[in-house]
Amino acid sequence: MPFRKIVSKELSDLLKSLAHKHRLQIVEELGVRELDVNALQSILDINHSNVSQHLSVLRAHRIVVERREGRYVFYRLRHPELATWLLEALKFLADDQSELDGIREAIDSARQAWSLSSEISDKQV
Amino acid sequence: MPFRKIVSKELSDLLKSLAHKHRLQIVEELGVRELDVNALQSILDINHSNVSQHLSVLRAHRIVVERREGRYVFYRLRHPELATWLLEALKFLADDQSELDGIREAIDSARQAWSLSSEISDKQV
DNA sequence: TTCTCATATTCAGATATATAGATATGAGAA
DNA sequence: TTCTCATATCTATATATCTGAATATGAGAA
Repeated sequence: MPFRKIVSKELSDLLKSLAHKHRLQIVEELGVRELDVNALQSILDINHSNVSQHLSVLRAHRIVVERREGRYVFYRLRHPELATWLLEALKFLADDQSELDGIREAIDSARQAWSLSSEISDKQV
Repeated sequence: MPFRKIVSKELSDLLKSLAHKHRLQIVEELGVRELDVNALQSILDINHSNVSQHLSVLRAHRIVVERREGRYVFYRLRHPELATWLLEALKFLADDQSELDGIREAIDSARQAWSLSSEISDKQV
């Protein structure tokens, strides 16, 4: 059954492109609203070219879509549900990890913040 | 809002541990039924120690749980829904990728095969 | 018990891949 | 042209991965 191997490969490529804290943050922020590179840089607080590199990865995997407006480039998720889908993974973290004291609270806060924002942005759209 | 950073980190660690074609295959197979290392090796068709190493990664992130029976070590998913959740990501691949000719069919086949097997194993459990 | 085989994990090394930062290039506006 | 925003390229460093050997761990036989 070679399709299992094909699919595992495709899926792992997708996950690889998401498996970086800054790229994940980009995806979550873009799940809330469209943003340009500058805005993303302020949010992530990292090197400008580094932001571009991460966006390039996400672009290559067609996770984000760009829209040029003058000299600004705005990004959004090709599939906005991706952000929601990713947050669902938090349930695979959020339990019986006594050693991770504050993590659970952080997770709850983040889940709330990001999904709340999502609802707001849905209204805006 | 530091919790966003914390969560991005935690989540990216989880994704990293899943973002490998063989580990993904392990997770999908374990989503269907409990298996020992030998069985996984035959399925993956890779080096024995390599299987152990991948399992070690999954164990470290508490994705799998082990159960020893004599000289055999059986593995299962700590959260069986993880396999289902991963398959949902296929929808982020399966569209308008004309350049990926056969991929879509493979995805459909794999989705069917794995979820069918899941149902069967559910009955067995 | 000791010996041997089978199962599984761990280690050490070589290779490959990913990442960050600096710099260079491109693209658009004034 | 110059200025700004964004991307691409290059280098170094760091991480991940694979192979093969060494090391457990347990079962069964002598």
